[in-house]
Amino acid sequence: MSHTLGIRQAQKQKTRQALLDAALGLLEEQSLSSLGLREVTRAVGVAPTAFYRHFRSTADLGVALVEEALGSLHPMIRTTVSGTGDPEERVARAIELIARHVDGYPAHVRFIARERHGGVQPVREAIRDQLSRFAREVKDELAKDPESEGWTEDDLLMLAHLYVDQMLITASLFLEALEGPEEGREERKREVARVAARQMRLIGLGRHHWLD
Amino acid sequence: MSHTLGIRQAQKQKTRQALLDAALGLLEEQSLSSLGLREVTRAVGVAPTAFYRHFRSTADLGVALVEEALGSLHPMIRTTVSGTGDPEERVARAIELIARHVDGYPAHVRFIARERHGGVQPVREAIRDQLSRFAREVKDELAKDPESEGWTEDDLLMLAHLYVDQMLITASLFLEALEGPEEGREERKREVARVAARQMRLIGLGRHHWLD
DNA sequence: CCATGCAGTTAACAACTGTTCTCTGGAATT
DNA sequence: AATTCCAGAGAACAGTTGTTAACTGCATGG
Repeated sequence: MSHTLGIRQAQKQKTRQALLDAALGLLEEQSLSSLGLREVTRAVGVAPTAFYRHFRSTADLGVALVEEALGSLHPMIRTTVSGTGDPEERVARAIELIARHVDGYPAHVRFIARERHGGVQPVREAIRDQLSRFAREVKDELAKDPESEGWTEDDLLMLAHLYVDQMLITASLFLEALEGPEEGREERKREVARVAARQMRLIGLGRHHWLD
Repeated sequence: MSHTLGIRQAQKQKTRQALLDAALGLLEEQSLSSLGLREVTRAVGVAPTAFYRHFRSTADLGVALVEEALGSLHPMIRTTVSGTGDPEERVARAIELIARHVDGYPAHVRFIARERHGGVQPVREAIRDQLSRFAREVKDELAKDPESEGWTEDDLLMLAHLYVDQMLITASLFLEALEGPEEGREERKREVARVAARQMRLIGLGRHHWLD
């Protein structure tokens, strides 16, 4: 179904991706609101004016980065929440998945955590929308669970938001563990996983007794 | 005990405070990493070089803002967690307190939420330290509760962190509710309070059944 | 009362920013 | 084969930035 792009469009997308990659790199030590367009083009090796062929502004680029960072994550979320096995094992599996994602895409995770409450409104909104989508998807998945019998839609959604926020906090903690020196990094990661697992377990307990 | 400052020191502190206030205002629509020193001095009405008499850099000013925003909050935290009454009422009281704080100091709350994962390392660290202090204080307060009998220190601390993070999320949501148009603002705030209360209640349930 | 200290000023610097306009070379279309 | 299109280059713009140096005037301490 995918129509092969012409040489022209292919080259354009390549530069566009290079701009996104360079920006993501530069954003490891600053916020989007201080990211300059010239800074990005310099890092890529193109003229400043080339930027305008792809984005209206750095805020616009930021919105594109949100799509890149979160857009492809929806299938993963679904499979994380659902799945079989005893609760303890499911929690461990979910946290392991988060840890792997942070390991694989640390810059994306950092970007989302940073700009979720950052200084650029359109980007904040884009992230909020994506996270709301996540919450709704988690809710739908929770609804299938036999444990959710008797739950209102409203209560399921509030639990889903709790889970999503908790995932983000955990991801951010894994990132911090990654940031320090190599020495003891694995241990720091294990400690984060340990605490996160117990928090998830406690939330799971609250869920179990919700209808009492 | 407080020694009356000389005219000189008093005037200095006054400009210093003016710089902090102006910065906090400017930070409502951008992040600290893009805040310029000239921008701040211009807003206050002093020469750019005057800035250096008070702060080494905008990052340094940011650290001072963390102290201002969170330093005076410790007594409040303690009384929020402790206190008597049935659980339902305590939850409602805690959320009411958060709502009031956000109403009274929206710029401070925004600053903390924004810079907690922001682009300026020393500021992130300062916030992390303060929040860790909060968590330890909450833990100490939880330890006094009869419900905490049989809990390990470790488990109490993980619960405390859960509470602190939850408070921050709730505060940030109240802030969002405040940001839109006047129309329906009260309703948005009530909705935030409603969801937050149920999440706190669920966590409280998990806490109650932790030792099962 | 006089000398010192120091908060804030003034002026100047090189470097940087976003944005506009004009141009070019090669892919795409006819 | 001739024409159109368009991603990217180049140069120039006015305005901004952080930092330095030398200054001024006034509160302070001897």
